[in-house]
Amino acid sequence: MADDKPLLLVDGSSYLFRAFNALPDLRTRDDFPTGAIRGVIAMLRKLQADFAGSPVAVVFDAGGRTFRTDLYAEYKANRPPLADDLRVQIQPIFDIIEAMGMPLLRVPGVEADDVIGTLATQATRSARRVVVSTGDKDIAQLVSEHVTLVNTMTNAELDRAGVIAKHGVPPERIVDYLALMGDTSDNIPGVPKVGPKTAAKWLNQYGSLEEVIAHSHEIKGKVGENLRAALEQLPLSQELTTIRCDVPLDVGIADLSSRPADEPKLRELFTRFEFLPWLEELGVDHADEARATETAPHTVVRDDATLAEFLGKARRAGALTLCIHTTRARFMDSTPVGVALDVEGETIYVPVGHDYLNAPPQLAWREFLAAAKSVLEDAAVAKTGQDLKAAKNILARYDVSLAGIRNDTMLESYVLDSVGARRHHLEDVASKYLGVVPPGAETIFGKGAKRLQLNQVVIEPAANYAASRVAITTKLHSALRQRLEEQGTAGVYDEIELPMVATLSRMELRGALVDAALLAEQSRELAARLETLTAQAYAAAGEEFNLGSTKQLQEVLYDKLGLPAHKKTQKGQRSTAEPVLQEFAAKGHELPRVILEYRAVSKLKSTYTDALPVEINPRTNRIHTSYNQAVAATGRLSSADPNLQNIPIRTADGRRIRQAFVAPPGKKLIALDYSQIELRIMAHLSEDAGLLAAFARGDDIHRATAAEVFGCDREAVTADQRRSAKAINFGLIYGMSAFGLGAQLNVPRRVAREYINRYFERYPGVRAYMERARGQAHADGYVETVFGRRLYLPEIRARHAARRQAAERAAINAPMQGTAADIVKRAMIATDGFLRESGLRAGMVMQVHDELVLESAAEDVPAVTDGVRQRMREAADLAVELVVDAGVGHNWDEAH
DNA sequence: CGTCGGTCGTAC
DNA sequence: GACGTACGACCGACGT
Repeated sequence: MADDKPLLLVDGSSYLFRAFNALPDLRTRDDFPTGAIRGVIAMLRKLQADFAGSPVAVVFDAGGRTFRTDLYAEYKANRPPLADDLRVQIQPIFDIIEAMGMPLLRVPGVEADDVIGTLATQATRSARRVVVSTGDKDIAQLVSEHVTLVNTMTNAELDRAGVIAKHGVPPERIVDYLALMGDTSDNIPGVPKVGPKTAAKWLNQYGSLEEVIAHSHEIKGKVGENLRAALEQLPLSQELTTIRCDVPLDVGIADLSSRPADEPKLRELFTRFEFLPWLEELGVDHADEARATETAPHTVVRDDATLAEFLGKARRAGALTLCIHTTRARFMDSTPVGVALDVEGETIYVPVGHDYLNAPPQLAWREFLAAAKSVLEDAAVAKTGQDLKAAKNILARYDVSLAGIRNDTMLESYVLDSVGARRHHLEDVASKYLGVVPPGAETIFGKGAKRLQLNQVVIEPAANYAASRVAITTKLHSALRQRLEEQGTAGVYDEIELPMVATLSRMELRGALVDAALLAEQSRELAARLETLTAQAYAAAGEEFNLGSTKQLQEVLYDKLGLPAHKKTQKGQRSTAEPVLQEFAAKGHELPRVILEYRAVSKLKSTYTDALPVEINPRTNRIHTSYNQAVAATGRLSSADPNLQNIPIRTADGRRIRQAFVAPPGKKLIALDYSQIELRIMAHLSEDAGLLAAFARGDDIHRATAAEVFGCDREAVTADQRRSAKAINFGLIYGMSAFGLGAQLNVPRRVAREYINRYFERYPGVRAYMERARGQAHADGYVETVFGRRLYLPEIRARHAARRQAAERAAINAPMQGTAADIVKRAMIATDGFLRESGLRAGMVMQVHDELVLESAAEDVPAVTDGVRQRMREAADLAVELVVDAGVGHNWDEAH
């Protein structure tokens, strides 16, 4: 055993509780809870990697009575009994740790801390370094020259100086410190009103608990009285919090080396608990591979005749499952490599583009299309597949119009549960609903920089891979369709998601025309401005640094210039975010002002004016974004490669980017957007009389809200009041708190609370709706849109308060955002149908959540505008009118 | 040299 | 901890 490696001692019990409370309530298909198992094992895997080669012990409480309960019957007596969901996860954790080969210790009569203390003391005697991994602050008392702590969840490491920095007292005073504070979770009495600050102050003032007790008469006020009243029980508290370092153990440090992992056992356990990524890491079992091959016998087709015969079967069956494999994900610059087809359980793979050295002859892609075009375009042959939009897109590029699009397993999974499955890739969905893991891409492509493209993979394994997946897709569809019908959400799939496939495909293929020269000119201007700003920033800072580095900026702002770091980021870093810099700038500081402008300009350049031209397809001069239909939890679309849903609009500089989205000669862009769609949906869902009336009158809704909240006439509302009302309205949609609104409006929380109270007084139906949404989420575990789309909120019953509250906010927001998404999708489907039937020379080019952008022949603009507006308005029949604003222009900015 | 988490910023 | 849903650029740590 290498003595230079530290001994790693893991406080399993502390991680068990933290994992259970803090992590999402994950479950297997058969509803077995696995969140705590995954949390603890993930932590151990990380430690195993971080401390490879170190001797290690994973220590858990053994349960039952301990010397502490003997000493003090009330010790931990206020703990609720272990939740069933946690209890059942404990043995599996032990099993997995065993299978990982890590030494596991549970010693009756003492707690995990005492075992760790004893082992740490033994190691220290032999001058070995010790790292204790724990989430529990009590163990800080063990820290010494040789012993450090590491919190694996936050990655924070504590040595002696760290303990002093964190708790304000050195390790040898931690026991005194804990005794003074007490511990409600362990039911250890402390001194009332004494928390970490006071305890540390006293200990630093008097030196130790004994001295604090001796000087207790000197301490004034209520806390002094409390201290004197608690004097008698302090020694007991001290004893309870002291970790024993002399527990008799039947193992020594020499016994603590890891054994090799028991891989078959691990595979079994990871399969049982559905830990797919870890399972994949173990590599695909040969038995599994054989099974996959067995269940998907297939033929590699290389000739027209065999292909024609197979396609005849598809035509007779009226059904075909297909998967087209291409070189790249982006349909506009990818080429087909092979096609997997499945008809009633018979599977073929048609290689068309394997081009490795000495690849055998294959059908050409054109030959495949010539043979398959009529079946692919036959609406009477129902098509099944995983992401059929991708198939339709690639086929459309070769003048084949995929028809009969019926069953898309990606979308079926998305409608069933948009969030429960993290992604809706075939691997995830098949494993979730069939318990089958199709061969993953990694198994044949490898991973990392050296991974292959499918065209570089030898045909036989590629065929096996593709055939297994297409066969699984067929089976998967049956399972998913049945579940959709059981769940009652088949309508959302049939009437919204499925027709969207063709509509979106046409929109993506059409693309948006972009003026590259205009963007290039803007890039040049922005570059010049950045140069000036950089010089100004260096001058203001008194040194040169990377303005794009938050880390370096932190050092300059807070260490060098000494600005007060009030706001911290999620990970405890001193924030340099926009509101923080804004505040510094308002106080007259030069550097923050320059950085703000630098950030704004560099954002425009790097994210838009530099990036967008690269995305322009040279053949079409257009940008062909990809709308992802199975990403957003609420039912919205998202746009990527590039994202066209976050093109700037707020600032004049930003709007110049919109000016580069243009109509070709003889055409115009029409932008139509729903006015206040989410607030209208809120009015519909809440049936609040005041809100409904305001919309019925056609009021400016923010002005109307301001009049109600500030108690004045609508005509008397000031610009500032309207701005506040707007923030309130948006905040409500997002489930905002008084804290959040206060921060947004820069008013005290108490004032924000007052605004919210008055809002709810004036619009009581809204409050009632929000209560209903929360109630439904708690009762059913999901909420619904007006059209029946479901959104599951597994964390609505989380014990972790912040997570639960986040789920409650989502419960309020999702029906509004989701209904808006449904309405826009319905409008798009209707618009697409209308334009195709009318013969008008127009088509949609972009969707930005509540806005549709169309390209139209100039002379058709009035008819298109009227027709599309009508489809948009009729997309839902709510208790309020839907209002659609429209604009026309040569470019997107003008059309607003 | 690639990957990934953290931070920030854009949209609705 | 505190405002919902996305995508993506950049930095810097880390692993190959």
